Amino acid sequence: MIDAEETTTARAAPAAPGLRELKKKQTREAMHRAALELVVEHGYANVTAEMIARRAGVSTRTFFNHWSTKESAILGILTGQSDSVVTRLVPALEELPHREALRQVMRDTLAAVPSDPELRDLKKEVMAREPKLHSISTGNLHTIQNEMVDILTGFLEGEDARERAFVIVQLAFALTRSAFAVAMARGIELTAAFDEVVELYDSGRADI
Amino acid sequence: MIDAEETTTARAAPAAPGLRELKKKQTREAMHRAALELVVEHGYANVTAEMIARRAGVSTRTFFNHWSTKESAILGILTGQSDSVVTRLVPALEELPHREALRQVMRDTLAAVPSDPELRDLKKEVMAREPKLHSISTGNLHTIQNEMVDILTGFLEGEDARERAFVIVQLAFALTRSAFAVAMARGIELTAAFDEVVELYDSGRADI
DNA sequence: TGCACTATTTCAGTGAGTGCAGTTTCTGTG
DNA sequence: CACAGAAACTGCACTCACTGAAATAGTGCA
Repeated sequence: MIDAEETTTARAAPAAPGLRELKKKQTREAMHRAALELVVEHGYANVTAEMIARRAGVSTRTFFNHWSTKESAILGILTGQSDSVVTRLVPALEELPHREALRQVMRDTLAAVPSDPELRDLKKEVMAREPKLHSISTGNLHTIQNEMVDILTGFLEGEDARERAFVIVQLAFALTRSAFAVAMARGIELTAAFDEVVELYDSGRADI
Repeated sequence: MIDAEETTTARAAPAAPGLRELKKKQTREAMHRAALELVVEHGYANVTAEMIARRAGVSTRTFFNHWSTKESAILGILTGQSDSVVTRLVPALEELPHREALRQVMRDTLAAVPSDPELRDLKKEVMAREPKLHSISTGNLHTIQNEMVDILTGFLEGEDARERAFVIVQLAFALTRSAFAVAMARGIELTAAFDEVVELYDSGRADI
């Protein structure tokens, strides 16, 4: 909610990022990088939010204005970024089978997560050092998941629509989480990782 | 680790539960019930661990000796209970295809979670009141998930064994999480909910 | 230059979860 | 029944993630 995409008075093409935007972006990158570095240096458990903030040159409060969680700063998942998932889901469901709609929305969302090539090696190190980060915690995704279930339920038929929706969303997030882990571990793009995971899933080689 | 199953000097048939065991069980039930009641009364966010402990008549410290998380007390997931998942996985994988092995182990684990019929209505109320609890957070499951991935990787072949294992485990947990939510929302047994979810999954009606 | 808007900061606070040291409560044994 | 050893329970002090409110600084624009 905090970090909703600015409209910069125009709807598309944000031609002039503006000094403000630029600074914000820099600050974020600084925090993200600091988080990664510190985890490599000291290990996840020994890194505090304050340490990250300090290294990035901001106050602790500012840190939490950008990232809703210590973990999210490491993963680079911005607060509010996920709003778009929900917004995009309705139109997608209107013109595609739910299977494709969900996949597309999740993929697009991953595409929107900025991924600095410079940080890839750092991320690999993080993943090598911290198995705890392999599976991203559900954390603040609760809200989105529930909203997605609500929306999807409306598009499904039958008595058990809600349950089906719930399971589907859970599975979708399982794939997304996997994509995150794979992307970080291998240093590849999130979307590429997502495609790979989906391919594994579809081929039945990751069957359950 | 704390709450590993006691052997009571004999291997099978725990004939004499003993006073100690009994009290422990009672205390746990009291905490679990208190947690549920308080959430219904005040909402998840407004319930503190201290409140639960106080109502159950134990110290806060004792509360955290039994439950690793406030959330786990509400859900009734005991600390250390999950060790058995890992223990059971190896033998299961040795005699079954991994698909069946994983399903069986997850199901058995759910079967081991005590579910008091008295609490079912309470749980329904909790689920109705708290959408946040619909999807159980990954929380302290990190460790188990990673161990499961390690084990499963050993049983798979090919270059991408680890990735496949990772996706499979993620999916397995997605189903398990769903089962939890369904069980609480509908007031049915965890295993029944699990079977139902798996049925949805297998039938392709919860496809993704 | 001055005004509106927003990011940042400072401050004070809540509450989860942990380690430790000490005490109580049970259980098996002689 | 007494007693030693093991669990479980407790109190305490502490760390740290995260939040709300109010003050402040920095930008973009007229």
